[in-house]
Order: sequence, then C-alpha cells, then structure tokens
Amino acid sequence: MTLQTLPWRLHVAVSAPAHSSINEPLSYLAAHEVPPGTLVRVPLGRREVPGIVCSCEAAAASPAPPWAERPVSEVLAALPPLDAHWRALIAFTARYYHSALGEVALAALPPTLRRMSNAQLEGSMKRLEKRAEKARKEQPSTPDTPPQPSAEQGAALEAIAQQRAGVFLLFGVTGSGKTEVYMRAVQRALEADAAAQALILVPEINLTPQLADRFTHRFEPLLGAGSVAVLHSALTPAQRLAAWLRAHTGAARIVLGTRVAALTPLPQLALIAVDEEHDASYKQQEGARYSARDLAIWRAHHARVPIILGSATPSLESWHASIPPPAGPGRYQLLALPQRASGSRLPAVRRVDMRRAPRGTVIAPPLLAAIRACVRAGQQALLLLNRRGWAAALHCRACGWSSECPHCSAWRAFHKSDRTLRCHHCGLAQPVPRACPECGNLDIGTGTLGTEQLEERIAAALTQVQRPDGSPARVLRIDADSTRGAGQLDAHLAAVHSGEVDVLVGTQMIAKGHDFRRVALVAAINPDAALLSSDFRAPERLLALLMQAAGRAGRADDESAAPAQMWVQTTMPQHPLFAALAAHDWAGFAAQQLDERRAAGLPPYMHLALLRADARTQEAAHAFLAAAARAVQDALAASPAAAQLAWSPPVPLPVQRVAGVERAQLLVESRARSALAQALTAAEQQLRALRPKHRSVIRWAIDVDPLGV
DNA sequence: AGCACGCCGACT
DNA sequence: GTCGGCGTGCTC
Repeated sequence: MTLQTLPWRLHVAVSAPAHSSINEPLSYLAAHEVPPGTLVRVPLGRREVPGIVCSCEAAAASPAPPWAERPVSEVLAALPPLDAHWRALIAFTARYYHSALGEVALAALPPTLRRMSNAQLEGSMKRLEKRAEKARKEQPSTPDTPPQPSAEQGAALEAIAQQRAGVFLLFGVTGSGKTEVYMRAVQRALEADAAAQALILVPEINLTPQLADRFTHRFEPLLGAGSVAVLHSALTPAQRLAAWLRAHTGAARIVLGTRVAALTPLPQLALIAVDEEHDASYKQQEGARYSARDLAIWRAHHARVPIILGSATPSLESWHASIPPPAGPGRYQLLALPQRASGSRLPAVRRVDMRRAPRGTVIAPPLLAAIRACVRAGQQALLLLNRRGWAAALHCRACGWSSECPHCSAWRAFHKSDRTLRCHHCGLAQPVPRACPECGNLDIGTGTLGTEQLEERIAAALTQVQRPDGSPARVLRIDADSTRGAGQLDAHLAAVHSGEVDVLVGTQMIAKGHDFRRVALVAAINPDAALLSSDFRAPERLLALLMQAAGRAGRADDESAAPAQMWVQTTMPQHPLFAALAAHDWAGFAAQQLDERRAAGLPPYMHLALLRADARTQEAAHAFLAAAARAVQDALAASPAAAQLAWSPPVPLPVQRVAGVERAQLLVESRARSALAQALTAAEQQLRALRPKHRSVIRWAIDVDPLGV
C-alpha cells in the first residue's frame, strides 16, 4: 500500500508557463517528510522535471485527489532548502506579475542545477568547498586605500546608516561618486554582521566586469577570496552554478549581477544597491515579465533592510516617490550628490538646427569642423547613432519594392559589411540583391543611415586630417554587430583607452557606463528618431541617454583642459528636452514631465497593464483579447473596482508580426492598484478559460507595469 | 512548454 | 509500403 510506504504528500511547483493548463503546484507522494523549499525531481508525463516543494503533509490527512498520485523521483537533499524569504519573493513575483509560480521559481535557478541529480549536486558542492578552502589559505592581497568620502557622500551614508531600512534614491550626475557610496554602505552593513550579505544590481552585462573589479579589489582583501560572486547570463553554466550556490549557502558576502541576480537566494541579506535604477533593461520582456528593480525594492522591504537606488537620471516613478509630503508620497528618501567628485566641469551643449541643413546631411558642417579640430588636438570624439547596420532599409525607386521581412512587419536592414539584408526582429539574414528582385532595376535607394554607414562617412571626411603626431585619424565602430565575438568588446574598449582610436561610432551601448577619459566631444547624430515613437517614456529615455553620453565626456581630471562639448543634431531644437540637456537639469525636466503625466493620466499617477496575445491572425488575437476583457467586465460589474478601471480596445503591437506570428495587446488602466490587481486576477482566469475556444491563439501573457506602451 | 498520438504527402 | 509534416491533447 502506498499509504504505508509513501505516507507523505508533497505539493511541487514545476516549470510551466501561465498559459498552459498546469498553473498550480502538482501533488506527489514521498517516503519521508520533505521541508518546503527543497529541490526535487518529479515524473511529469513521460519526462522527469525539476520542481520545488511548496508544502508537505501526511497523505492520510486529506482525501486522495481524483488522479493517480505518483512518487517523487528524487529529493535533492544536498541542497539546503530555499528559505522562507526566497519563497515569499517567488510567491509575490508570481502573484504581482500574474505568472505561474513554477515558472518564476524554476527560472530563478541556474539552468545546470535544474538538470542535476542529487549525487552530481553533492559532487559540485564538495568541489566548491575544496576550492574555497584553498582560496582561504592564499596570501590575502593588500586592500586598496579607499578615497576619503566627500561631504555629500558622507551625508548620504549617514542618512542610510541612521534609518536602517527604507528606500534611498541616490541622485548624482556621472562621476559624482555613487559607486563609492554603494561600497561604503556595503562595508558598513557587512562589518555590522559577520554573516551579512549585500546584493548589487547593474543593468547591463557589459558593465558588470568594471563594477565587479572595483568590488573585488576593495572587498576580497577584507572578506577573503571568493566573497564576491558575480552573476549574469553570459557566464558559463559551471560559473553560474558556482556563483548561485555561493550566494545560497552564504559563502558569498557580496552578490553583484544583472536582472537575473534579483531572484538569487540570499539568506543573510542586509543591503541592496540598484545602479542606474532608471534603466529599461531591469524589466524582463519575456516569460515572467518582472522588474528586477521593483522586486529588489520588495525584497528590501520584506527583509527590513535598506536599498539604494542610484541614478543621474532617475525614473519618473522613483523621482515621484521621493517627493516629500504634502506635495508627494515621500516613500523614498532623496539623497543628492550634486558635485562631480573630481570637480571637473560638465560639457557645454550645442544644438544644431537640422532644418537649416540641406536634405540628406548626415553630419552638419560645424559639427564636422569640431570633430576635425578635436582629432587634430589629439582628443577623442564619440558619435552616437541608435541604428545598427548600413541603412534601415532598401527601396526600389522604380517599382516601389522594399526590403520588407517576409516573416515580420518590419524592414530588413542593409548590412554592408557582410552584404546581407538582416531582420532585427527575427534574425533572418539573406544576401543583398544586386538589383531590385521585383523589376530588375539597378537603382535601389537606402533608408535612414546606420552606424556602419556613419563609420564609413566619417572616415571619408577625415582622410585629410592628421593627429598631432602626423598619423592619419582612426575611426572605430562599437555596436552589437562589431562586438559579437567573445572579447571583441574588451578589445575595442582597450583600443579606445590606449588612444589608438580618434573617433568612436556606436549605438547606446557606448553611452552607458564606460569611462572614456580622453573624450572631448560627444555628438548625437539623429536623436529625433527616438522622439517619433509613440512611447510616452521616449523623451525621458532620450534625455537620460544623452545626459549619460554627455557624462562620458571630459572626465579627465585636467583643470586646464577646454570644457568638453556635447553636440545634438535635431529638427526640434526648441524641444524642452534639449533645453534640459543644455542646463543639465534633470530635476526641472522631471517636474515638467510629471505635470504632463498627471494631466494625461499616465504613470506614476495611473497604473497600467497589458493583456497580450499571439495568434495566427490579427483578428483571432483581437477577438480573444476582446472576449476576455468583456468577460472580466461582466464578472466585475457589481464590484466597486469596475468604476476604477478603464479598458482600451485591442490593438496590434508596433511591430505587429514577428516570425510569422501576429501580436496584439489590450491596455487596462486604473488609478487604484488594488482594482487593477483584481481585474488582472479575473483576466488571468478568463484568458485561461477562453483559450480552448480560440484555437488559433498560440500564447497569451499579462504584462504588469509595462514599458514601451 | 515538452512530448506523445494521429492522420495525410514524397521517398526507398 | 513507411518516414515525417505539425495539429491536438495531456501531464499530479
């Protein structure tokens, strides 16, 4: 009898997306009691999958379910159970973002761990322990002498230390020393408790090594080798497993990583810092669509520890939350670092009115002259253009053919370097036709220029220009295409730092975080493109990018040097965004944008969510979403929430078809968070219930607090 | 999501 | 005659 040999019933979360019919923990039988948070392997159909134990009870305590319960395959007892804080975090994430518990829980584990047996795991943990033992015996390196904190840094640290918990918005321009504040706050938290752990989040994989180096140099001499763990998606599977295990077992005192690190188990969490908190890459765009920053805030609150959100251009949500009462909610405490630590000046901003330039001008003459002067003086220039490839599209001037992607509603970009037409949405790449494939015409025109072409044009414009040593000017491009290979980005950055390169052309990749000390000129070649998007956050994002780019310039500590220049080519020179850029005035811009947001009924004064559906046809996706919305409205008709909700009709996504799948979405808004949550809970039920009737729907998802609406 | 079963077109 | 296309349905 199973009841005698397998007297325990386990509820196990397994990985399945919210739109599948498995959306709650499954029940299994076990021979021994298994604590919640234990990793197990369970049979599911013909496969064996990893799962996490949610609860465990005596099988006899409740009646057997109508299905045949199967025994768990294996209990991974070598791994200490995931603690209550982590389980609460996962449960909150699943609830708030309306994704399946198992999907969130399993996605938070390193992929290798999901495939391991208990014996393999035991081996891994033993090897890790041996390595740590060896590292402990190594000669500790001498600690860096940390710089003396400025008065503002000291005041910020004092405020954090006094409050013990809460959210702190650390507002400081590039170079004002935010990292030093994180490090000193971490040091204080770790000194107070010999087991304490700190979590540091960074937005981009590219920036992790820099910050990791600073933390490692500062803290490993104090805390021992291996006390800093780095966690991001570009690690090898073994490295990722090791870092995660060190975090989970408490061996790592500092965990530094990207979005994925927000869900790491940290049994002794004492402090969190989120660098560049405004950055859009904290929001996961697939699967469980969570915001790593917002989850970090939840974690800090739940664990009653302080969290520092750092930015030179804070998100309007955080900015609003830090306005003290009575004018604002005052949930966050604003800590300002007004000075650049080195005392160097911020760049002067020059707007070039492109309405006066002849059509087709790529670089206006005064900017070109400034770039030439810059190269002749032995300084570096950085040209920003947020479009990869040579041209955005190709068009036949005779028959109207264009390089549309056959699978997506988007143009394929022309990449001259490998002579391909490449779709940036589905990745389809084909050789470029020599003539129009429709009519044979040889006169094919190109659309908006990309970084490849800009690189070519600026190189051509600098052929007669020499560096101070008489050698010719050198141009380098850094974007997703030129840094595809391992180590290519590092090699390119090294070339910039060593001064081999005079002009650097690139996408936003180069605007973020990298210190280019000899850059004296930064230019945004075509920033208007970003303002033409329908996204209400576009101005905010563009100004943040431009201010960040401006911060790249003139960081050299040379007082005598001429002030760095920031150039902007625009057809909208009167746009308030550029005035704010010229005045380096984020606070003024944020206040003005918040007024607009309040008037227009947008976040943070309104809460948004999207119901999204992918289907064979647009009509099917629309019908599915509309039916779900109607069902929710009917179900909530008698509820007070109904009056607080606004439903928009379904619309196609900006790029409505990707890889042959039609995509549509429907916006739900409410001033009341609770009404929205209620509507989304009902929507989740309705979408799941209606799914079988709508055969051509491939998948659906709920996106809470979406970006890019 | 996997991974089966199941029923129709071009290959040894 | 079967290898395999992906449509439909189930997994404690």
